[in-house]
Amino acid sequence: MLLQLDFSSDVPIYMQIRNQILLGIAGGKLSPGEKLPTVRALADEAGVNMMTVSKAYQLLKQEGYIAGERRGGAVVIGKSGESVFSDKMKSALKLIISEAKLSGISKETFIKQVQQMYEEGEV
Amino acid sequence: MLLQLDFSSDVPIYMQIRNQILLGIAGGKLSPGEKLPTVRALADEAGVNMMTVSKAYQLLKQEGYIAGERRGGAVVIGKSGESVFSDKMKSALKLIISEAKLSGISKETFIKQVQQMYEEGEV
DNA sequence: TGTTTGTATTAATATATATAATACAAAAAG
DNA sequence: CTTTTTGTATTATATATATTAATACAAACA
Repeated sequence: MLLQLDFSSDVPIYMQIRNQILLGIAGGKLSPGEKLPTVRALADEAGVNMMTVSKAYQLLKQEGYIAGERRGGAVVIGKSGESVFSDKMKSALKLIISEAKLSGISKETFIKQVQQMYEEGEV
Repeated sequence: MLLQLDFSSDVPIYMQIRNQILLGIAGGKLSPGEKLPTVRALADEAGVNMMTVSKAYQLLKQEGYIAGERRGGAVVIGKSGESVFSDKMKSALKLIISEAKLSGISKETFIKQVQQMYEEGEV
């Protein structure tokens, strides 16, 4: 699990870790059942505090993307949801679409990009 | 311009204002050439500080969505970009798509949602 | 002239983020 | 059983951001 952290970003480090693990799962780089590093190991590797990684793991557990084990890191779960758009997802998507529209990106171009990204990283 | 602010949200107020104006423009509720309220008027209406609205306006100006006038609020601009996906847009889109995939939302369902949102609010 | 406007500054406060040090119960390893 | 590892919690500290408040000021308008 290689993390690329940007310490000058406005996105908190724990959120960057959470996002990259989520992307790793969705992209197939992290498979269901696979064990994640311990918080201490990942913290050392990334050069951040133990609690920062712990916070990311707790968030991922709360969201259902990984399962906590009392020992030995955490385990990746496959699909978690019920095939439903959450309000959070809808509002985030709506915002991106609005920005795209105002950037002059056509519906067709936008959908092509979505298709490509969705298919990317399939096993 | 009716603003719906959530003061308990983790999204800063100035960003909520920025987002809602952006959504208003993309959705056709705010037309190019239309004048936005003065920072003081909008601040009073929303119950926030003058500088918070000013910060939102400055951000929107910097992004090219509105144009500043030395007096009398600001003016809505139409399309601003060059029909190109920014890196920021791409990473945000990729994150949403990943979340959708892990929620069990199919590519077809996702694209239908995108289409609907893109067409929504057309004049 | 007098008022309105966007912006700037300063100060104060609150919250969030991250680190550091320490602690502790649970689980694994020996 | 003893030791070590692990995830989590606590406390303290430092830093950054967000928001409000009060004030100021030049530019534009009436």
